[in-house]
Amino acid sequence: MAYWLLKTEPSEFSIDDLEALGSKTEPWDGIRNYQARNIMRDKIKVGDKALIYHSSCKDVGAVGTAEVVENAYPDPAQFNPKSKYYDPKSNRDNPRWVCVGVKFLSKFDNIVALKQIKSTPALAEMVLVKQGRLSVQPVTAKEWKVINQMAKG
DNA sequence: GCCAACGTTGGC
DNA sequence: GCCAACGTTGGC
Repeated sequence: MAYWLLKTEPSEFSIDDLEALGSKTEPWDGIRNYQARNIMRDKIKVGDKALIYHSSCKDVGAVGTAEVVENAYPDPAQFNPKSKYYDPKSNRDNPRWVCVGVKFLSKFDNIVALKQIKSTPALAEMVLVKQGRLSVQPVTAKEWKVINQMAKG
């Protein structure tokens, strides 16, 4: 069982939207970055857990957790010309992009802000701190524990 | 809205 | 295969 961090823009899809789905599966689609794609395709497995992270918004940080309930499969949005995630260079015989399915686990009592993460020595090695622009990234068991502890306030 | 970091594209 | 131009991400 492994841990991950999934970024989302709350104006597009927030932890509240995920919570509202209850135990329903949400396809984590629209990832259009090869590094992130490879992690989803090769590493993320059913039963893994993920921090949900709000980016590009007022309160940037980790806001809750989700569980992986579906392994990687072709992201349907890449084939839909109406979708903003449409990719004309992809095709069904050889799909370029994948997504995984997740479901809501928890919403944090307190958001663990990026600022706090950056000022916590135990979290200094997080990919989030070292490489800001990756939207799907690994989290160690230690980092997972520390952040969940901080979330309780 | 600005801009730094960095990934992708395309000419050669 | 190099690298400049360009586009996107994402914090501030």
